[in-house]
Amino acid sequence: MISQSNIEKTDSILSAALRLFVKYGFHGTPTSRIATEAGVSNGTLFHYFKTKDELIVALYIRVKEQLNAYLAEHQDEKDDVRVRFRNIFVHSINWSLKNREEFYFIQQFHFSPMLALVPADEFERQSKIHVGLMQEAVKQKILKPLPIELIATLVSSQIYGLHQYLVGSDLSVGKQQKMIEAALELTLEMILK
Amino acid sequence: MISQSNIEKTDSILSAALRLFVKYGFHGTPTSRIATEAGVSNGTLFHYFKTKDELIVALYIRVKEQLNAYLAEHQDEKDDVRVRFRNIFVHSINWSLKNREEFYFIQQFHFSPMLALVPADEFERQSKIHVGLMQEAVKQKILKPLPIELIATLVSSQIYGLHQYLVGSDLSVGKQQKMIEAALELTLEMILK
DNA sequence: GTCTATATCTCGATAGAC
DNA sequence: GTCTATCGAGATATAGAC
Repeated sequence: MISQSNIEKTDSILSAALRLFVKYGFHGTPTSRIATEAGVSNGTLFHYFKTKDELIVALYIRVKEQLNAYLAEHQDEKDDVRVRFRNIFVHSINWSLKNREEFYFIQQFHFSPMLALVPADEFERQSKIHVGLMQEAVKQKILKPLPIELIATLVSSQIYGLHQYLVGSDLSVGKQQKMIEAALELTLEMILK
Repeated sequence: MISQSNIEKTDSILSAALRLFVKYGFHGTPTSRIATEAGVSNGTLFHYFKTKDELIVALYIRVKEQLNAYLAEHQDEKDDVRVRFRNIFVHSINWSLKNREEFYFIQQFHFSPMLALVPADEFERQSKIHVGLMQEAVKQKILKPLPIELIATLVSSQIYGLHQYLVGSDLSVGKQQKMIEAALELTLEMILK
């Protein structure tokens, strides 16, 4: 039995799709090509995903779940808020560097009409880790007096920006860690009283 | 003579394309629809743009030129570097709010395979204003000791993040200006010694 | 569940009259 | 330069045998 299980099949379809979408865009990637590279037939692909759009959205949800699972692993609610903040920041960047295609795909998806196809409650589910931390920080009154949505958005942007810089410049692992620490300090100074 | 001149025609083609791309994506927008909404025939569209890709890239270059022209208007090299920095930041945000489709399109384009089709020297042309300011800031040694590429990227990210927040929340013009000022201060603190 | 074969459609791009 | 008409390619999605 070399043949794949069902889960493995949807997995290899989504993995192939991810690789191709990042390289050629949603448009430039025919479902037939996804099927071929996943090692299944065209008909099988449409057995697991009713439409191409459904496949794209499912991929987005899966990628976000992977990111959130990674962050949850490195998050302990018993830690000090500053430590928890640091962990989210640093591990978000680490994940983004270890999973560049996935991270690119998230942004590609965000700036596409596909975003409107995601069920509303999915976004809530995804942001639990961040919301929890923000609420705790508000409770402890350690944030500057600004809307928390603004603070959250600016922190996200810092992560995107830092990621972009690190991918563009080709630093050694050591220098990279120094830069991450430096950017983290800037970010903390920016949002903390 | 109600008929349009050539320039007006490429203009209305690009304007229609912008509106449609933002709404339906590059994929979801047929050239036929662009032509119809621009008030020209399909054949005419392909007279002015050899391919659809060429049209998309031309639109990107035009939009970036509009942004840069706007920033150049509000930039005076005789001003103090901090003032110039402030002007770029504030007017970038102002432009992004007055030209939301254009600003969205820039980001949509950046996260698409189309980015690779832009001639390399085009990016240099586009970044002259920012590079000039950064060089002056380096010369005057007012920046924190970090790679200037990192600083530039983080500042851009702040602008994207602030834009996203302002578009999402529905503030009065007055509150909006307060937020812009606040974010500018955070950004300055972040990068200046 | 998986495959092959194919229906159906739409799109980008061209040809050629005016 | 602009239009109408259309070609040919390639896309999504389905049908039906196994």
